[in-house]
Amino acid sequence: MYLDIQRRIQQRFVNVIREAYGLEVTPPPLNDPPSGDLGDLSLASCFELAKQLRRSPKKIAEELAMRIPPLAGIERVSVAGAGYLNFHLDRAAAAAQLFALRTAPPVPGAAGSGKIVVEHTSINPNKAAHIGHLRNAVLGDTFARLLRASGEEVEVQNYIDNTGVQVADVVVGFVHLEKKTLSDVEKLIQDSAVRFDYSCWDLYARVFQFYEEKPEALSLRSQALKDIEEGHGDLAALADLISTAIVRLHLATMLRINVEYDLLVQESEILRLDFWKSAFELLKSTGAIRYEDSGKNQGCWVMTLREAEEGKTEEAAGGEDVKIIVRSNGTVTYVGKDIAYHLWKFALLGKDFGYQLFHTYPGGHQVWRTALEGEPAAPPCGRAHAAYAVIDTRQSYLQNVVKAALDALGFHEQSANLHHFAYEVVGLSPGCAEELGVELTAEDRARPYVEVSGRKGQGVKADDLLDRLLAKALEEVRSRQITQDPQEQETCARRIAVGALRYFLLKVSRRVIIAFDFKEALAFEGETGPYLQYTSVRARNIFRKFQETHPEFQPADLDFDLSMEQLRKLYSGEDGLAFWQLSLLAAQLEMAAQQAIATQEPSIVAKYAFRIAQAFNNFYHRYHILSEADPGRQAFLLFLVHIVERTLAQALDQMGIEIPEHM
RNA sequence: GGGGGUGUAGCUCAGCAGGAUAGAGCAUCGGAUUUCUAAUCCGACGGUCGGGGGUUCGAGUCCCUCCACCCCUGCCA
Repeated sequence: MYLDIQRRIQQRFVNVIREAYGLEVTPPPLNDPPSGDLGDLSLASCFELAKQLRRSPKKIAEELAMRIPPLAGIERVSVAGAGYLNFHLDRAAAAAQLFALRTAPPVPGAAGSGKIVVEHTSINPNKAAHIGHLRNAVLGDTFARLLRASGEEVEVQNYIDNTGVQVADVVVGFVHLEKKTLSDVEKLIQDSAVRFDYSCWDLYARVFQFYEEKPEALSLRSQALKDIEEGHGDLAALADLISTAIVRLHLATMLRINVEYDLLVQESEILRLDFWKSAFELLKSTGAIRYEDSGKNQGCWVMTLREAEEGKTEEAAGGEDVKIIVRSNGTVTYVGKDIAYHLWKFALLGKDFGYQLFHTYPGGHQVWRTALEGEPAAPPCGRAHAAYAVIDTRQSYLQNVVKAALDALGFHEQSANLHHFAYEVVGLSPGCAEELGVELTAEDRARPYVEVSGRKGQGVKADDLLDRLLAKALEEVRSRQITQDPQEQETCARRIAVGALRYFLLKVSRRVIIAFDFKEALAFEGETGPYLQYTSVRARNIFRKFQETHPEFQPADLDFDLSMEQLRKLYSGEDGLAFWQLSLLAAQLEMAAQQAIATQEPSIVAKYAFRIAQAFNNFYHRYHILSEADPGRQAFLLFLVHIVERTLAQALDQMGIEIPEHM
């Protein structure tokens, strides 16, 4: 609705400029006027036009203010300042439209532009997840939700590197340090007294210590890796056992924060179904990669990155940007496998996986996993029109290699539709690191954050953080005596804990490094998830209370109680501007969501949700609704609450944050 | 060396394709509720938008340059 009005204004402006002055202009950006009484949308284009037309901006603005109307949804156009053109919306009409929009449930799958694959999480299946993984999952999940809310068809994939070195390391640990057999490990996995992913976390650190003390042990790793890649023998069986168990635990951890997946793509199938082989043939036959028969990369297949179109002088010749795709020993690098994976994502490989049902979530949603042989009931996977890969920014170089490979193969459209959703890492504040027992130098202590090493077993485990959040939320819930029912306390605390965490990770731009700190992450006041949830609960409480005296009342029916005349009267009365500004803000959800998608920046929706919650809380204090004596005005206030409550609920849903019954 | 990112209030961060008086949260201080629950609201304090040039009617935003910090630039992933 708001977006439609914006487009109409832009279109009309372009047309009027053409008719009046014979000039062709591009659709101008619309701004927010500095204060609400000046108007709702603003154009500064007259300053620009002043030069070409050799007339004062104010004169032009005044002329345009006459020429532009009538325009659907716009009540009037005014001129302010030295030549700003301000548009005043028809408040009553816009509000009625918004009410209808917010009341009707959104329609899924309406965009119809083709499937979008969002790949996120993609944790090495060899140990427990940490906070950095939570950031990845929350960003990816929120982005997928945003796309779905805007009508896109989305498939969420989680790439499982079950044949990589990290799994091999843990295999080495179990075999050579723990002296455990396959069935020992199996028992360990079954044992509910131990947390398997936590013991792998510690074991992984011990393996690195082992390598340091005995560098010759690195041959054990290569041997394990080779066996795992080839997929036969005890080590391969052990790797499969471990990685599958860890994946199940990762899925359980992510489910705690409302993250689910559609498909797990395993590297083992990329290898065993010869996806790489096909991709290799394709790369060779098109000349995208070449064989080096001399030089430092002798015996390797490499790809040259030509990022600079032209103008690159000879001075840069020494450092030609070359990436090795196949090593001199014939094995393929990670990027090579990623190229194969992405060719499959866009259905460019001429091959497909088999799929087997891996898990059914409590809500009934299914997650499938790639397999050598599939089940007939499997859904169609892949075949993406566009793909987003949520991967931390340190891998930007490698992601560019994948994109460049698609280009080199001539798949320019797919390359353009492949997006590296890059986000910054999560470090620890120096205080937090020391709290966890990490030794710091004086230099470290002066830094805004420190990066800790997973190889040393350092870091904050996802489940530990969640447990702490949950404990604190439970304490708060109990102390406030919201409910006596332990089950309900638990549910409420869980929603608050998850809300706090997800909002904490979403509110900042993906481009900033988060210096993790327990105090900030555990905050429930100010700009936090619980603040937003509390705001929703407050709005709902008004309806709940109102229904005690009006059992028939349904918020969705409010538009029957209010005529356009009443709306007009209330929006132009004494408090009209305050009411209108709240309504206008509520109308901007779609704009915020669209912007978040376009810029791959979910924080835009988070910030938006906070703004509207703040505006509502202010409104809540200024206007007491249940004690309002005038029934017409009361109905109107309830109408406003409904609009805001629905808007906030949708925004929270897009962020994967649930609203507690009581707070 | 090359590529990328960041630099805005004491701290953590917004600032949307340049636009009207630089904004939040936290922290500090001071207020508000016999009311739809104070996980709230209002106010105060606090800023040479890293430095310097330039483009423009107008620059935190665009260009150039310098400075600081971080990441990448592996036959690891």
